[in-house]
Amino acid sequence: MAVTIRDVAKEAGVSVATVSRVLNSSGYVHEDTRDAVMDAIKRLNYKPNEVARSLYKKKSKFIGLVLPDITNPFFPALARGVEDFLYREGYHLIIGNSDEQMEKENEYVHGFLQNNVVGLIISTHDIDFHAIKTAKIPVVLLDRTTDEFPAVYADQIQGGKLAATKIIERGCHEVTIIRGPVTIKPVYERFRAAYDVLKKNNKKVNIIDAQLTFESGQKTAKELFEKYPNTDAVLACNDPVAIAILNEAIKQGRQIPEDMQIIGFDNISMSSVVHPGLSTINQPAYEMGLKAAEILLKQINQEKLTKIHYKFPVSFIERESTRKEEK
Amino acid sequence: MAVTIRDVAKEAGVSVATVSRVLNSSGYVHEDTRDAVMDAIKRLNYKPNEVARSLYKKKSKFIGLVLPDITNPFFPALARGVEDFLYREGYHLIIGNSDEQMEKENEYVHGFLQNNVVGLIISTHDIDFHAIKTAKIPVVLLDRTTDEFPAVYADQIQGGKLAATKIIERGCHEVTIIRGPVTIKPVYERFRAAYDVLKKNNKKVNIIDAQLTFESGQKTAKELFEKYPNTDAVLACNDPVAIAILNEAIKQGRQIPEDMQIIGFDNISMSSVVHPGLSTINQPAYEMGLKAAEILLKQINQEKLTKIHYKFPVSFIERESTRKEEK
DNA sequence: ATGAAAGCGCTAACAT
DNA sequence: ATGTTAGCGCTTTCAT
Repeated sequence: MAVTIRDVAKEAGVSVATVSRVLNSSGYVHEDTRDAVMDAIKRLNYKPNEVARSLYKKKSKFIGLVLPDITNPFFPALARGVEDFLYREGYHLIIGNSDEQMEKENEYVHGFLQNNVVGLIISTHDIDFHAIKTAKIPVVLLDRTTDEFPAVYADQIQGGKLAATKIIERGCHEVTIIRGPVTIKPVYERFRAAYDVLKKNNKKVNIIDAQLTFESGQKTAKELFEKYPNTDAVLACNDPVAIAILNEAIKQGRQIPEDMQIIGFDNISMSSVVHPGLSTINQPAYEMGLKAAEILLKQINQEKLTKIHYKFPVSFIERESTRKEEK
Repeated sequence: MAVTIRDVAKEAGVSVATVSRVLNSSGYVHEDTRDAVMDAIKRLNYKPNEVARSLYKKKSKFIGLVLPDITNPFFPALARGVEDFLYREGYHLIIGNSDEQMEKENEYVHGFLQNNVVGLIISTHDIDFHAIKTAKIPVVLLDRTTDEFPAVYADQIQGGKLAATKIIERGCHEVTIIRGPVTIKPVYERFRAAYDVLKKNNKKVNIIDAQLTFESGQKTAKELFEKYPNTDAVLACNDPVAIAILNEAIKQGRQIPEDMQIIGFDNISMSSVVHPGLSTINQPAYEMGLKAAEILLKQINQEKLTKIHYKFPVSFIERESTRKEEK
């Protein structure tokens, strides 16, 4: 139905090989015939079938991205960075939401592989790395790390330390950490780093577990005020949770930051816009996405990577949920 | 490199046709040989090459989704709905962010088409409908409408009316509408419907233009308080903008909802969690995504659609940014 | 500089 | 019930 390379060949009065040559600017082709072919392509509005190309070359223009949940505001920023870079280079992004479930993660990876994706960006763990290795396709881990693969991530340890340090500087006696799932490595790391700093400074610290969603934050907030009513500082595992707690605190009539300070993690765009503004640790998500795409394409194009791990610094963004004047 | 159907055939001591038959459960194949083939497949860990399949059948397992910006919290919910449905049916989602730019929209559509996507879900306008029609591939519009294609969308007119009606019921004298880009149809419709109701009720109404982002909302808020300081009710084009305004109002010391009421649009999950909670018009984004995927697959499977347009009702979600007690 | 033809991995006639 | 083979649309030797 669609117009194929044969049609173009016929229209231009040449062979398909010649058309292919001009398409790929490979081999020799006379200027005149080249022009004739181009003309025919224009006239027929021909677009090469990427599937046929992919089959022959065993290389597609698809990149697979598997992430936990696009609904968590941290990830759209990441994904957007990836997508923007890919778009410029003519690649397409296939997305899979794994919900951190190993089974889904692997199904996505296998599905992507079957479709000749040329590269994988992975923002989730428990991946079937064996399958990836045997497929020998470039991979970059995003927001996660392993020694075995190139990775782009933000410095979680620095982030955790920063949060703890800042909250200590601003004064606190009893801090409650809302810890995310310990199975998620970056989330665990930021927790651990913060916890250690707090302990080293002889602070009383409580731990409450939560998921990474607003909804979980809301539930957790109730638990927080019941179990640890004397908390005067909270370090949340991410911004959605922090915002939920902020909200609940105000509902309960607490003054923020006077009665209680809060620091989040991620710096999603919402955080600047809630009231009071949320102090948080900024992760440069968009830039990380960009970089991940960049080094993935480098690998795809056989370029050597200057390094394997790209650790982005994080920074403390101070808004109204902490006391600016240091104590 | 990878194991192909030939390898399986050899391993099982049959022809490739037989293997293909068991793979597709088409044609006759003896139970015993069937088992032998299955065994071989297991042993070799064979996975069919979807690209080759796609080339022959001219059908892939890919669905293209083009949306304005995954970074706008309304769209991840939509995308997640689409993806969840697709995943269950073994399809994969390719995503493109168009930023409402016609050029990007079309590049995506063409790119997707070249890769044999079997269906398209489109949440943006200015699409090259001609290309889609000649490609003869199923399409569903999501959050947008045209008579020519199946569409899944929420009732914007009802939404606009609802917002206006509720704000009137709750009492107001001068309402300012933050109107989104008039080029985006659903956004324009909700504006228009609200405006008409307000006018019919002889309210004084001001209009300010904004984009659909938090950042734009923040700028707009400043304009709002300068130009229309007597505003006692605002209807925002979407929740991010509404939240930005809420925030700015509080910063300026206004009591919400006493001094000023605000109603948003979308009901993104953040809206329940800011303080005061944002009253808004709920669009069932996730369900809409699910439905769009469902009717797309129906078309792909040659099933007849019982109807072309799936209009979802919206609802008013009342939180603290409006005065509950009717006046 | 150009063409003929093989082949990428698969499916679907068509034979047997 | 199973095998042989053509062909999906393209790229790439290998001839010429």
